Amino acid sequence: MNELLDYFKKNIPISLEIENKLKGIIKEKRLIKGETILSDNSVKKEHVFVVSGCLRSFYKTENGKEHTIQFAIKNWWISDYITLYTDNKSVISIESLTHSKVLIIDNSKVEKFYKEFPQFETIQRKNFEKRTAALHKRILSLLALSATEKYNQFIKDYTDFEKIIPNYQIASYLGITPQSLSRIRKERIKT
Amino acid sequence: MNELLDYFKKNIPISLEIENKLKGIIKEKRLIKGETILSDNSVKKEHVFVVSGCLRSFYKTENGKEHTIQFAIKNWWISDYITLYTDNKSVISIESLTHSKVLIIDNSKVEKFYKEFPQFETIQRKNFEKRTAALHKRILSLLALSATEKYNQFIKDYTDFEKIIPNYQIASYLGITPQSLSRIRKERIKT
DNA sequence: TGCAAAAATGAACCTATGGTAATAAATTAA
DNA sequence: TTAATTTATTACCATAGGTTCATTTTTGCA
Repeated sequence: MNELLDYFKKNIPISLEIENKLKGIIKEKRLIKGETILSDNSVKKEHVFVVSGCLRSFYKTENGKEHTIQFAIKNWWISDYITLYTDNKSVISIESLTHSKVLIIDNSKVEKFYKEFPQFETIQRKNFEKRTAALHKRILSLLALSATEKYNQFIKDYTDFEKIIPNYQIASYLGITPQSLSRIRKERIKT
Repeated sequence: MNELLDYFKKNIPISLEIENKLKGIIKEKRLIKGETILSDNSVKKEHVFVVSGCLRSFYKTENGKEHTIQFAIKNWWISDYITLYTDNKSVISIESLTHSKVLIIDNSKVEKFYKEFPQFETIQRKNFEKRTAALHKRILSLLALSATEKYNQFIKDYTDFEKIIPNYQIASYLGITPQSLSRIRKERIKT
């Protein structure tokens, strides 16, 4: 809870009034490794803020293949953004890769909050700006880079938590098979 | 100009004051086919609104390969979102695929506008929501779909202007070669 | 209208990455 | 600590899609 307040306080002053209102709409949740919050076919429109630990969102195809959309650690937001922002039914799951603590906020509450305290809408708008740039970069990598190049970039961009994440999930984030990633890792060691 | 006003009026009432302020910050520009607005290495932080015609943004590698990030027609926004929202120097170009008319707004002016008229920040926030969902969908397609599946989806999603866009650019949007796309198109006709 | 340039297709060949399966290593649970 | 389970590696074959280069078709403009 305080982690999120600190997160906001980096941007704007938080009055006691706001603080209390925020506390009223936030659900705190502890997750064990492997636990799933939002899962496939749910229709919950929720924002998830990571206080500690590491989570990921992914899509699972009919034939069981997983495709990782996002990883998130401390102070990151993660959600099923397709369900959150469209009327599509959910195809995304979010699972915890470690013990972790998250804060969950219902989107309808968020909407009201924007109206009441427009300064939060500004924070959110700026977040969107950063994320939009990041998503465009991701698309560019997926379009333009080879498997090896994508992996190198991943290592560079995610140094912080690359070690926490199992390789098969990194592979699924890069759009390659675990076997392929293993091959690449072998080559890297050589040189 | 009026096209953009109409676009906004779908969401909020536009007073004469706002209308005039808007007119003050918008540059109108006509483009001929093949003309480039934002190009590689520019540092302009600009929003582009398409009034008529069709544009695309793309990244060109050192060895001359193009990777299309986005297409845009009437009433769409297009920009180099990486330059716009980070401090990275631009690697993206935006070119016009047809004769077209666009409105260009400097990002610094947009920022001021949000402050002065918060209702525009709300519009923008909602735009971001829709776009975020779309970008996530795009990433999912790139991760999970075969070349053929991506093409089928493209045809479905972009029926409106699929015909305007040359196949080699569609290929570069899907992350495949023109030859590959040609192969796929041949197969489609069969069945 | 006709010709140059651009785009699309086609065919032959190649390679990066996928699929499968078996083994080994590491992690978890009991 | 050991057994069970999950993850990573390896090897070998298969294939989707890339590469190259030639040909046809379309487009644009003089």
